[in-house]
Amino acid sequence: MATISDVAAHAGVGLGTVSRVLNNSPKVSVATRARVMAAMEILDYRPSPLARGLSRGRCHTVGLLVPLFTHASAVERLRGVVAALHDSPYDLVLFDVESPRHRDEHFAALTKRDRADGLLVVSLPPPARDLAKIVGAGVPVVLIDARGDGVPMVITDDVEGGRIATRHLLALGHRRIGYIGEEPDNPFGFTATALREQGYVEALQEAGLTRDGRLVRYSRHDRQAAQQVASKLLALRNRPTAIFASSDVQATGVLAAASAAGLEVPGDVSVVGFDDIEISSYAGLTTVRQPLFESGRIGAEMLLGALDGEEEHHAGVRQLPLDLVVRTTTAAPKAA
Amino acid sequence: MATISDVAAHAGVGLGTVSRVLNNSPKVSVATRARVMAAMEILDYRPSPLARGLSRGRCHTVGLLVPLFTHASAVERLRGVVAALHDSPYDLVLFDVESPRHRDEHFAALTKRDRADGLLVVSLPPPARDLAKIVGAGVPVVLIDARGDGVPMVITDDVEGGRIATRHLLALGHRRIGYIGEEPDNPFGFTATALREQGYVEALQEAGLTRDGRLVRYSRHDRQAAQQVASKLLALRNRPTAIFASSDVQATGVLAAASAAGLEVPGDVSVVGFDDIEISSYAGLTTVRQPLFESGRIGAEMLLGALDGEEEHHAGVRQLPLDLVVRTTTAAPKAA
DNA sequence: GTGCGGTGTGGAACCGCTTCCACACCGCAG
DNA sequence: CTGCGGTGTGGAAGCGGTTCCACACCGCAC
Repeated sequence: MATISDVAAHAGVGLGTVSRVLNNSPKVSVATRARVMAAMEILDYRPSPLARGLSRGRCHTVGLLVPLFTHASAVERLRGVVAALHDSPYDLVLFDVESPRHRDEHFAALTKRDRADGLLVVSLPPPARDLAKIVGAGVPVVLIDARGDGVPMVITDDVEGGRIATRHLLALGHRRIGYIGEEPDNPFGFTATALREQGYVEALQEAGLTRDGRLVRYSRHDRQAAQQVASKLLALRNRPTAIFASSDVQATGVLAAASAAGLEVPGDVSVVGFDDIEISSYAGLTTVRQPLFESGRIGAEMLLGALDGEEEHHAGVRQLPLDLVVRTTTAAPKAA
Repeated sequence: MATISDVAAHAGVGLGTVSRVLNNSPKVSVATRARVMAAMEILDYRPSPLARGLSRGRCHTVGLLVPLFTHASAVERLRGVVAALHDSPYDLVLFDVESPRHRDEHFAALTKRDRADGLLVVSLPPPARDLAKIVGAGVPVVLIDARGDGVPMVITDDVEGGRIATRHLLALGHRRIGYIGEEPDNPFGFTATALREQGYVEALQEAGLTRDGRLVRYSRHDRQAAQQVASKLLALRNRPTAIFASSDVQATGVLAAASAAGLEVPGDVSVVGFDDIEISSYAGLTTVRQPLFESGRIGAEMLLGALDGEEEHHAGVRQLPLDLVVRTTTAAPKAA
């Protein structure tokens, strides 16, 4: 493989000049530049990103930290990130986080611009100390669907989302409304599910109702687990007439449970989800839509801005809207 | 940030020794090793991957080339890759390919071990010249769902898959079987869809039938496009009693078209897909299952093996099985 | 003719690591 | 006591770029 000095020799110039051509420095005469470019062409020269990175102290790479890459919502966000990075000179390195230990390792390793020039963190609240260290090291960070002190983030109002879903059911006339979410305590410190539950409770209270512990259940974030839990809910003597699931994946579990129990949706039970992943439109699921793809795209753009403008990069917070998408899984309860 | 010579100074040893400790060289006395490790600990030292990469000529990174990252099947393969790379020391860099020009740029840039030590290519038949160049440069390549000369690959028998789907419909008694695939000519040179069509035709011939051009339609690989095309097929005076779609995404479009036309599935029309993506089990779609996740995992493992064993790495071909998964979208045709 | 600022250019130093060669020091055989 | 192989160790050279300083050369004003 040709190196910069091969090119220099071939063009009959010094290496500094070749480097200047590479970096579009204005202080190279037209004639020289042409000679150098010709030499590059002939030798099929490509600069080494590694060497360039080492000497410049940046590696034209953006790191993406995603927990539980198996979630459909994470994938949709990833797509947005990929789209935004597409025309940028940055490569995307994927760090999958499966456990808190994993997360800590990655955060520790990313405190230098050596592995990534900037960091995108999805859904993962970074431990404050790690975050401070990374920011202190001058590595720009943008959080997507997570909160942290003093860093830009792309978020939604999960409490409001919970309210939106629940108010919709209330407006249809439901009074016994179940909730299925994820365990509020979790090793990563995810908060979305707890906040959505809070919104659910608040909306109930607005309507003069109180949270009924028997109607609130937790399950892992997958269809099977949600189905199991939902089955129990639907088997209650006085079963809810509607269920709000804190994610679409879980909502599909509720649909499966209803179907298994011989219940009609929305005739016997209404179901609302959260996210609006691809599967939801297919299933006709009423849901609270959050702009997943957009969140990734916008987060990546914010990071690029920070990487570019450098200094003028301050902690902006971008809140994305939530919308109720009414499809065919919600209706007024049957007259009892 | 601490460098190797900071550590050396702190431990009172030479840099060579620190490097030897880093690389687990046996020729370091126990006492010295302990002193060095202590110094690293105190200084919170982390070696620079960039510098290490530059000096060793490898960058502990695996590149993944994925076209049209929007496809569900590509994502599922990506998951397999991520899983396999998880315990390896390699980082994953994602290269999204949106156009042939893009593809060529990436291939050209990847001919050095400078950007990636090894390459995973998904569904993208590499131009022979580029491939030869990369292999010639000593960069191991594994193709997933694509074929190329002299490189290891993970593939399935798409022709057989087409036969499986079609035979299933024939066995149920269907005689007028439509096919919806993607345009056989495409800028990337994808072959899967054409091969599946070939299997479809072969199976028809086995049954003494011939391909009827009016029953064969092409659409883009998305639900809406497939739905449009399927609608036309279903509007034929003598419409097919079954449709084989060359991907599940398109099959869901067929289901939508049937529903829009007021036709029952499988009563009025049977539908078979291909892939078995997540949505398919949800939709109850009968389909030809290919192990997507596994293909990614196995491909990545093959690459790791090649990266590891280096020399003994020769072109193995791993063919993954296809299975018919019968769900609820296929049945015998109504007696006319 | 001399002095001066500006413009291109060459190349050394450096980024942080690996690798290899040189060498000090050891015990042991002759 | 000398010579010799083996074991740890130090540090220079090199990986392929960037950056900065020095400098040659130019035209121009004086």
